[in-house]
Amino acid sequence: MAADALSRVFAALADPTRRDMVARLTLADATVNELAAPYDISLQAVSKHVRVLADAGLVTRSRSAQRRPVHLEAEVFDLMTAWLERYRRAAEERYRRLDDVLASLPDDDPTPSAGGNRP
Amino acid sequence: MAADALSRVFAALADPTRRDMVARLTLADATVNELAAPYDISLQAVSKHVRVLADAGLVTRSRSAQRRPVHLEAEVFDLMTAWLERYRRAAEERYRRLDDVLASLPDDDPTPSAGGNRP
DNA sequence: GTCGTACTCAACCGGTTGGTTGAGCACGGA
DNA sequence: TCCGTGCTCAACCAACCGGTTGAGTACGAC
Repeated sequence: MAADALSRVFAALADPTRRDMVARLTLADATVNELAAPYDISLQAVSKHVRVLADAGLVTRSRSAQRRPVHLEAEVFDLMTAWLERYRRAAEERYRRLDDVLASLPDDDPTPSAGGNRP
Repeated sequence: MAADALSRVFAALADPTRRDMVARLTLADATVNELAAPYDISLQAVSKHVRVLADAGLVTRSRSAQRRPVHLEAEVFDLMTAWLERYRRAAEERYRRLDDVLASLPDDDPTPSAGGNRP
């Protein structure tokens, strides 16, 4: 099971509907009803999606009257950014090291598909 | 279904075993056998994990003799970073803007949801 | 050829997920 | 006090996921 925090966050964002919700929540807090409006699924399904986001720490709930507005939490993004940045940098460094190796070789590299061109 | 690229990437990284594989692949390419070594699961299961990573575009395969080394691709990290950074920044900006709003708002009713839009 | 190594494909299994419907709770307003 | 609105809980279902085992393929070595 995806017990750890990072797994829950990644899993939560693996669903396009939930990513769309997150995108809209960056603009303003919203109720479950408001969140549900654009989608062709039941309110209960939306409620479940919100719960997944909340369990991942991506959003928090409050209560004002009958409404329970959903609020996006920015902090969890930092967690992901930290993980991503760490390995992205490592991967790129390794890639750069490969350039060194290739540069020291006599032949050239006529395959643009594999590498892309990283200046 | 999670057909789009971003969903596949997030889903692939939602598994701690696969994240660990990615972490180790930042150090060096590895074969399926090498990748499988630390884990207490079958080789076939590891092979499946590698396939998920490959389908997400996180790794590529090649063939040298019987070996099919797995190579980490850095480009997909850029895709995630772009998504993340976009919404992280938006969320933080909104947080900052909240101060402004609270300072300037007297009173307001911006959500007439009960009255009009219930299809 | 035959063998060993390094995988992959296929079928299966239990648990999780995304969706449904129906019932029920919490709260404010008439 | 009852009603309507907003939301959640519970049960169910089909599909998917991570794992297994067993068989099969690709390739180099002998």
